[in-house]
Amino acid sequence: MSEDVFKALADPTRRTILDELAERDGQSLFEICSRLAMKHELALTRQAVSQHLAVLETAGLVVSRREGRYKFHDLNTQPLEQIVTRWLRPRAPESTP
Amino acid sequence: MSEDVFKALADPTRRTILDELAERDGQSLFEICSRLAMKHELALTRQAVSQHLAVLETAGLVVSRREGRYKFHDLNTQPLEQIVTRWLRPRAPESTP
DNA sequence: TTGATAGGCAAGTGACAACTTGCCTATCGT
DNA sequence: ACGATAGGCAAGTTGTCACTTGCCTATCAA
Repeated sequence: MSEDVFKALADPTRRTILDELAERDGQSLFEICSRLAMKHELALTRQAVSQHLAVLETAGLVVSRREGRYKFHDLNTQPLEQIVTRWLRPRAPESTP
Repeated sequence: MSEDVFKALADPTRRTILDELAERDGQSLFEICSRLAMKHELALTRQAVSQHLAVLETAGLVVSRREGRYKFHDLNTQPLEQIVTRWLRPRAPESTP
C-alpha cells in the first residue's frame, strides 16, 4: 500500500535513515544508531530507531536480513517510483491547453 | 523546504486533492469540496479543505490565483521531482556489487 | 443597499504518532 | 555455563495534526 510509503516518508528521522542506507547498505541497528548520533546529532534511543526501521520496513522502503544476532538493513527504492508517477502527467513541452 | 512537501503528502485527503487537481486544474475551494464529497465520499467541512489547501500551498504543490471572489487552485508537480531523486541512485542493470 | 455567495481567521477537541522506560529473548565469546 | 552484545515487546507520555465550531471580510447580483 502506498499509504504506508507516504507515512514512512513523513518523518525527518526516517528520511535521514534512508539517506544513511543509501550511502551504505547493510547496516545493523546499532550502526544506524551511532551514525544518527555522530553525523546528524540525533540522540535517539535504540528502540526509537528500531521503531522507525519497522515503519520503513512495513512501507517496503527497507528490507532486512538476519544473520546470527545481527540484523542488517538494506534500502529498497522500488516503492518510491510509483509515488511520483502518480501526479506527474505525460510531459508536454508547453503547458496543457 | 522539502520537509513541507513530505508533510503535505502524508495525509490521504491531501493526496486525493492533488488527484483532483491533476484531473482538472483551476478548481475553486467549493468545487474541490463537492468533488471530494461526490467522488470520494469525503464529507469534510469547507474549512477543513481550506486548511489542506494551505498546507499544499506551503509545500509548493498547489499554486492559487485569486479572481474576484473566487480563488482558483492549480497543481504544481515541480516539488515532487526532487524528492525522488534523493534516494534513487544511478541505475545499474544489475544490483550493486 | 441588501442579501447571497466565496473565502478567511482563530480557538477548541480528539486521535494518533514519536519517543521513552522497563523488562525479556537470542546469539556469541571465553 | 556465564557475561556481554544485538535485538524485541509492551505500556505510558507528550506533542502534533486533522477537523470542527463560531464569527468575520469581500465580492457580486438584485
